[in-house]
Amino acid sequence: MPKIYDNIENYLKSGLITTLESSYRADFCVGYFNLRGWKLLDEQIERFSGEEQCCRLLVGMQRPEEELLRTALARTDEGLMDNPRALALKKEIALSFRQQLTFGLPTAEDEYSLQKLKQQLKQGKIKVKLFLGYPLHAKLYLLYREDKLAPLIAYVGSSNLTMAGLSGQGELNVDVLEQDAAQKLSDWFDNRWNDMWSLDISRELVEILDESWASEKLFLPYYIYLKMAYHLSQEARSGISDYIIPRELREELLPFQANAVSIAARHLDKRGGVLIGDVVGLGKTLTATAIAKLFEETFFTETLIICPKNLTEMWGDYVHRYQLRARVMSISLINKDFVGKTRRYRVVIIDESHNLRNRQGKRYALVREYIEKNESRVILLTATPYNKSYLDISNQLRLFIAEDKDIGIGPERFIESVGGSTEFMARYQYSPHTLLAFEKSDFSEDWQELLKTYMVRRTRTFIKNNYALWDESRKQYYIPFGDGTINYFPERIPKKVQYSFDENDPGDLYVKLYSERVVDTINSLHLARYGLGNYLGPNPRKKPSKEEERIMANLSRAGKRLMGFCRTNLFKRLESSGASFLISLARHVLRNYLFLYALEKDLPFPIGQQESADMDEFLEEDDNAGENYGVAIITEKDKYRQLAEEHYHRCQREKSKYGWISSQLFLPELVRLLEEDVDAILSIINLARHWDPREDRHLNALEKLIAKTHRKEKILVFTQFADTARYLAEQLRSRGIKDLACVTGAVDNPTEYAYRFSPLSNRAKDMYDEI
DNA sequence: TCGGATTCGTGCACGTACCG
DNA sequence: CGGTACGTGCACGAATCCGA
Repeated sequence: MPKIYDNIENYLKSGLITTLESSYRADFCVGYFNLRGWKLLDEQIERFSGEEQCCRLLVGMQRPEEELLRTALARTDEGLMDNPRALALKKEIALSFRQQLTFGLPTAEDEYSLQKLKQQLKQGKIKVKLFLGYPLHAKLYLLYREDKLAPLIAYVGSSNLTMAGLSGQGELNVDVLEQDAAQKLSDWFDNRWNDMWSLDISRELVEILDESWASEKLFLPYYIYLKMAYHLSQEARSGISDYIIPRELREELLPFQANAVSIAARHLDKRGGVLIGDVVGLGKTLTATAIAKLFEETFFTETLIICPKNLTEMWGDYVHRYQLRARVMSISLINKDFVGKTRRYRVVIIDESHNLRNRQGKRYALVREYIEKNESRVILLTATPYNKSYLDISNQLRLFIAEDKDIGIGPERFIESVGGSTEFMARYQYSPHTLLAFEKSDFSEDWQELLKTYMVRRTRTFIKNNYALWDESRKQYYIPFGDGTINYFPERIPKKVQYSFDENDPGDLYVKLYSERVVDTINSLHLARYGLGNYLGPNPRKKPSKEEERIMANLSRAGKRLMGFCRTNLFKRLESSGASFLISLARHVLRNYLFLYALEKDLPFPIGQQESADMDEFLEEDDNAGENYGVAIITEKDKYRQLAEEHYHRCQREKSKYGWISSQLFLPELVRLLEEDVDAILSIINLARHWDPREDRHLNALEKLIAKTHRKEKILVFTQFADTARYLAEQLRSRGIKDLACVTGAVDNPTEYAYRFSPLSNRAKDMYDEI
């Protein structure tokens, strides 16, 4: 009784494998074969010893080549088929086998199987012939065994030598155990195998496999480079094809922005987060909006946008304009209730994410907790992924990646430097493929590698080189916008403003301040107030209270460093502007007198930062206010003393702001040091006592730049200090430059000024008429 | 228990922002 | 508007952790 193999109850695959186990050779006649099918049986064939004891594979017709064969055969009918032609045809058809064999994705396993097939062809364990006589659709499997009773077993039916044929449904085969019948089938096979138009293509197949990617041959480095480039760019390419830009934004986005959206969307989808690090002005906001919108449409997500206070309005506009389902939240509103009270948003955009680079920060902890709890995907936006250390990067990434999560890459350069990954594991006890591992590395290469995996960053130069067009007449690059307008790439030309500086000119205010004497004086300041721990008396006249003991402990912990801090700050102010520098000096004197006053009267010291704003109230009480000289610095000690007394009482009124510690606990030496500092600082102030802004060369050079050189242009002036900004604004205004605004932290709505400055690009054209 | 590595916590000046 | 809180600048000793 023959057994039916329909791949439902009995799999032809299993039947063949079982029988092959006891066989020493086999003959297959099929219409089609591929690698997947071959792979099912290749282990059994591997056992054959080769030569006569092999697998003879007669391929009747491959479907894709049907047409080719037909025309070839037609020629035979016309008597045109001859040996050279048949050989050429053979080669041609053999080539088509490559596609047939390698159909599907090239996995490492496939590659191995192909190599094995090649080996078997070379060793003669399998011989392949192509039957060109006529279209042959037969499917026959003949297995020769050592068995006495049934040395020959045949399977006849519909199954090709493919995965589907051997194990897929829809086939029908029977085994033929009856030896007489089996022998007839064997003769039938031999007839065709030895037909004159049965051409051996084993050798050609080996050649083809040699040329394919499954080859063991060595390749030119260039090919390997190309292959790597292909694989490395896989993400970018599939990003571009897989994620569809939302309709509302398709028109708005420039090509390079759309590109960023696709790539970033892929990162966001596959890795749970992405860092968009485009430099300023490339439209991070729009890009992020598009990604959020894309996710909204694809995954029905809602978005939480966390941004600095001054950007909430802008984000609000974007949300409204593109109808994003999103909530905008100022980062400073994140407090302890945030995690519990905020509902679940599956996408979180963090604008200016470098604000959350400090893991110690409370907001950092809360945002991270929220993201973890809600499994939100995170879009980080920042033009400066790191400020002071590489750790800034990993801290931001840690918002959505657990520190010990395997991220698939490691700090290779660092691992190498410690002597390999085994050594690394031994030393640090965690996987080298984690953020923790990266945090150990100081090599920039490692961090670049990490950033490549999570960041989309394009510089202006990159955009210019890859997306911009060249305007020959203007000699300038431009980008065509969707609405047909053309935007030229602004040229950025760093220039230095030269202004005369004569170190012998007694009239130049900066000559005095930039002198070695000033630097030396500042460097030799005792700054005793900033290292109070050093001046605690060993045998205090009175026993310190519990609270005082705590303060004392803290004071001794803060060492000399603070003094260095203080010094650096003074130099920074001096660099910014002489005016700011002088103001800082005056504050210093006042603070010193505050302590001197306390020592004199045996009153406790206020420990903690002194409000500079409070002090300025006193300092600005000067009579020159009405005139345009701006800065009037007090130089009389008595005046300071008097102000310090008032300030002390103010501190007393705001008692809770400070820690209070008895001045009796300190060495008398402190008085001398504070007074010496006062003298030194006053000597500097006296140098520039008559700070006449008209003589300020910095300011004069700036005025020239604004009023003459760039008279018709819009100008932004940046400074680190509010004092400098106020000084400049005041002075420039007094010199007749009317269209100007001073924006500092004290200003209510900085965005409004930004709109005023650049109404067009902010679509605020109608809001303000003029600067 | 030792010692090397790592983390913590602190001081003040300046700036920003929210809450009631 | 006053009160409050946070973050940045940073280096060093103390505390803690970890393995031998």
